[in-house]
Amino acid sequence: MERSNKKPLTRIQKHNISAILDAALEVFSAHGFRGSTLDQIANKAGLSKPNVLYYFNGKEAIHVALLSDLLDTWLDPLRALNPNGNARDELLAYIRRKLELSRNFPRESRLFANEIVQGAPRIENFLKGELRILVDEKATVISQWMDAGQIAKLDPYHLIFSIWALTQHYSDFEAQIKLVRAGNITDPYDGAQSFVETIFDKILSP
Amino acid sequence: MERSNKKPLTRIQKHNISAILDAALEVFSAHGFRGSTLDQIANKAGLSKPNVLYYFNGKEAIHVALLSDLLDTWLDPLRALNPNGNARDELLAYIRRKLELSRNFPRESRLFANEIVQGAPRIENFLKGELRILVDEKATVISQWMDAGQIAKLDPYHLIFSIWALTQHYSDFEAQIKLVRAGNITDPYDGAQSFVETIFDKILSP
DNA sequence: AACACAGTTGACTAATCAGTCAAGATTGAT
DNA sequence: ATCAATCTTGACTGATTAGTCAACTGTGTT
Repeated sequence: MERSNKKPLTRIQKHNISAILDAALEVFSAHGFRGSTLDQIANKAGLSKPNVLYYFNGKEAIHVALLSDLLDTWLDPLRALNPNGNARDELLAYIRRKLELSRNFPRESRLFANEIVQGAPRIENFLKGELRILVDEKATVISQWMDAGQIAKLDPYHLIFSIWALTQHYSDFEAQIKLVRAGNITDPYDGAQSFVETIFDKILSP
Repeated sequence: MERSNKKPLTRIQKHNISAILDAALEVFSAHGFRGSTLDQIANKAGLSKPNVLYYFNGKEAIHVALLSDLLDTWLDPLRALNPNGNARDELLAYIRRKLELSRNFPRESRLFANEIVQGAPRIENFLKGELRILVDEKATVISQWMDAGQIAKLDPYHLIFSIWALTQHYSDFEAQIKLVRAGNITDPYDGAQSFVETIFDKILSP
C-alpha cells in the first residue's frame, strides 16, 4: 500500500512501521543493503514477509526511509555551530555532540558508513547538496575564527573531516576496536571522549 | 581445481589468477562480499564464470585470498615502528607510511573497511590474534616514550586508533569527501599529508 | 450484530546467482 | 605432427530471495 501520503495512522500502523524500521536498521547496518534479506527483517520485526510489504513498497523503500530519517538528524550537530560563539568552545561542543551521536546511534552511523564506503550510490544528492552547502558555510566561519587568531590556522575542510573521522571511527570500526582490546574489559567509548577532547584542544591551540 | 598446493605456475595461470584477483578487488571493495557476483568478477577479468571457478574453489575462496594478501601487508607500517628511534620521528613516519598506504591502495583499504563495518566476520582471528599482539607491543613502546617525557602523555591505544581513523578516512570515505568538495578541483589527498602531520605534531608535543 | 475496512498470511512466481559438468579448444614438450 | 595436460565454455541445476495474490482474520464504528 502507499504509505506516507494520507494523514491518520492507526495504532497498529504506528507500531508495525516502527518495528519494521527498527528491525531493518539492525539488519541493514550489520550486513549492508544487498547482504540483508526481507525475511531477516520480517523475522526480527516479528511479522511475516508479506506483512512487511504491506507497510512498505519494497526493500529499497525501507532503506530509503531509514536513510532519510538519518540524514535529517545527521546535520544537526554541525548546524548548531554558532558563528557568534567562542571558536574553541563551539568546536569542542561540536566534537562532543558528534561523539555522543556515534555513541548513542552506532547502528545509524554504520548504516551511513556502509553507504559511503560503497561509493554513496543512494545519497549522492544529499552529499553534494545539503551537506556540501552546510560544510562550505561552516568552513567559512572557521576560517574567520582562524583569521581572527582565536584558533590555530589550519585547512578548515580537513579540520571538519578529521572530526568526522575520529568521532565516527568509534562506532563504524567498533568491531576492530573491541577485538583488538579484547581482554581489557573497557567499553570502546571509555576514554574516547576525554582523549578526543584533549587532542582537539591541542590541535586548536594557536 | 585445488590451487596453491603444487609448485609451478604456468604463464596462463599467473596471468589469469592475477586478473581474477584484481577484478575481485575492484568488485568486492565497491559492493561488499554479498553485493558482488561472480559474473561481475568474471566479466571484469575478461573470463567466463566457469573459468574463474577453474582457478578458485568459489566466491569465498577469492575473497579469502584477497584478505590474506591484504592483512599480510597491513601490519608492516606499524611493525616498522622502532622502539630505539626518536619517539616523534617514529610516530610521524608511521603516520606517513599509513597515509601512503591509504593513498596507494584505496581499494584494499575499502575492502578492509567493508569487513570491519559489517562486524569483521571473516577476520576476527586476525584482529584478536596477530593485530592485537602487535598493538599491545607497540602501545607499550609508546607508553615508555611518554614516561620518558619524549612525547605528550596520552592513552597509547586511543593514539593508535586516532592514527588509523585519520589516515583511513581519506580512502574509506573518499566518496563523501569528493562529493562534499565537488567543484573545488582538489584531489582528496591534497593537503591531507601536511594537515595530518601538522596536527599530530601538535598532539604529540609534551 | 453487522459490516466495511485494516491487517495478515500460505502458497505461489520470476529472477538472480553460486556452482557443476561434460564436451571441446589450446598449449607445449617430445 | 602427436598427444597428454591444461584451459575454456555453453548449458545446465538447485538454492535463495524479492515480490504477488487471493483468501482469510481482526477491529472498531454504527
